[in-house]
Amino acid sequence: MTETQWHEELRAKGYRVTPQRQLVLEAVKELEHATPEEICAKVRETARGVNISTVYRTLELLEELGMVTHTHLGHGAPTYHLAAEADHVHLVCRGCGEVIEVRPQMAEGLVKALDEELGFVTDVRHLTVFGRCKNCR
Amino acid sequence: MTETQWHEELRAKGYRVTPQRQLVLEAVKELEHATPEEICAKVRETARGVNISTVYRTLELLEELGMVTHTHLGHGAPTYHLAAEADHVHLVCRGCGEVIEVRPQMAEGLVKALDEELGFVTDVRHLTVFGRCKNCR
DNA sequence: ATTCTTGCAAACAATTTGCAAAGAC
DNA sequence: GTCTTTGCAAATTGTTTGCAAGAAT
Repeated sequence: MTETQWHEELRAKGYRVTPQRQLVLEAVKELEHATPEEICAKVRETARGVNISTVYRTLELLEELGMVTHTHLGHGAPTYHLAAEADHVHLVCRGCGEVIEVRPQMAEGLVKALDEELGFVTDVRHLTVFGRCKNCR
Repeated sequence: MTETQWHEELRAKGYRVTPQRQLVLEAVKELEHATPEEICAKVRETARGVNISTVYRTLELLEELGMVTHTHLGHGAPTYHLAAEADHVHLVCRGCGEVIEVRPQMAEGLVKALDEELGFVTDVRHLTVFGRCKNCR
């Protein structure tokens, strides 16, 4: 999606294009897997301050527009990333905390089995697998 | 694990057997997938009050002893259940919120692939799959 | 000019911590 | 009697909300 495209999508839905919204989207783009707090910090370091509640409201909006998604990578705050780059399954290592991204096809069997046996449609892009990585097993 | 077995395990590690600890474990046993808050409420309805911070501390202890585990079934508080009964994968429907338990073998392919390709050992019992159930798809 | 958006402070929810009193051993 | 555990209140962390001032259209 181009710069102009989403500006128009915003306007089309009666939303406005504001510096804050652009900055938050930029930060999500650059950081990958960032928490609201981290996004807020990032925006603050580059430009004029953006309030944390604006970050939350903006992320909610961007998610509604389908531009970003979030995942729960553990206990604390959720992490956000661009929807366009979200096509992967997350592995979280309980040992070192590392987050690994793997292609969604890894879960093909699971997805198929759940669909066939239960009619359950899996949202693979939101899947987080906990365990231990090669170095920590 | 029998009543006496875990009493001795507690003592062996220098911990004490208290009514609160027994009550919390009882509640986890009965409730299944309960949040700390729900466990606290359950204990309060049957017996003398137990403070919420004691519930947190006890759950931490029981988890350390390997008697209970927790899962994140969504945004809010985590849910706890007996480790002995935790041998299943959780499905959470985004439509109706229902939580379905399925046998861990459903994820066999994923687990095997992650192990063989990355040396990643999956904790299947902590796996939660988000999506839409038969009725909400 | 109108209507949406922001910042701020306060409310809220989930969890943790310090410490004195109570309880287990 | 000693050392752990509890209760309580206060501190922390993550998130939401009300509302007046400010900005986009």
